[in-house]
Amino acid sequence: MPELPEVETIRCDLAPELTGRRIVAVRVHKPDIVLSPTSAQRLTRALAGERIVEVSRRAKNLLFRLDSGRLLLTQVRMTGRFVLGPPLPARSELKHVAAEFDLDDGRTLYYDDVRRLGGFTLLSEGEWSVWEARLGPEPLEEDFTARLLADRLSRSRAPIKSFLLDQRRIAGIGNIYASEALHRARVDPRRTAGSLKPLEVTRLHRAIRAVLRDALAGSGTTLRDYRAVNGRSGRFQNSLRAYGREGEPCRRCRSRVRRIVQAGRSTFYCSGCQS
DNA sequence: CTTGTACCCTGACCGC
DNA sequence: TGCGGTCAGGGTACAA
Repeated sequence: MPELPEVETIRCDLAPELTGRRIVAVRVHKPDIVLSPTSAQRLTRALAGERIVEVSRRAKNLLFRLDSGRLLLTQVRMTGRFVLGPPLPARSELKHVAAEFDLDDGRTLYYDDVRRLGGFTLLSEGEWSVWEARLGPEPLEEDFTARLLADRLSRSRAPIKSFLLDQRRIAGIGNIYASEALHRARVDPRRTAGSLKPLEVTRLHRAIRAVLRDALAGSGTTLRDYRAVNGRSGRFQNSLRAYGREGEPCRRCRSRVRRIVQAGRSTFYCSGCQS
């Protein structure tokens, strides 16, 4: 999905529009976006009449807190997007509507998802606690310190790139910002997490926070599918220094940016200054 | 326990 | 124009 900055951008767009609104009716067009144990029928029935009291985010999860105390959890993963209408959204934004939520102000929230890898589930407070317990710290929160990162790194023999993608260790980083953070920190993505020296850990800690903050300030990165609410693109794609730049010169040292595959996913890094 | 792989799904793109 | 292969920002179940 969209990673932390993109999901946070979606949250910022939706929160002022949805907070306090009551869901009048729900239509699920693609039942496979409703994650078990919730079913499309159960979701439809349970949400009708609920008021949204808060729109929040944890890692890459978008959370709608309902006045019954339950939470509607959403993951947009690779291609999910939200559109709020009327006016009736352009057809290009609604090619694969998986669900619609009618609101008490006459508007409708559309969830569109080409690949349908994203989805919804309904959780009780307790179920959410169990879910959240599996997630690592939020990298932009104050409690994510260099010391905390150092401690977690020291326990892992995984490549640092894979470590950054593991949501149980740090929550919210995905494939783009993992490469970007390592480039900023000048750390080779093939290094073992536990092998980073104190100075490198400090650089990586700063780099993670800086790249996520900058991306958030740019409303995220739009490479192909990601859109904020109502079709807005992000702007951070113009600031990428490693991701997607295979064969191009590094902006820092002019060496070629390389692409390798780690755990089945592309990693981009500079063969010159990341070592 | 940890780490890596296959899979879910569709569409865009490339080379033939 | 069509066809097959590859790839895509994620997460999970399962294997080693």
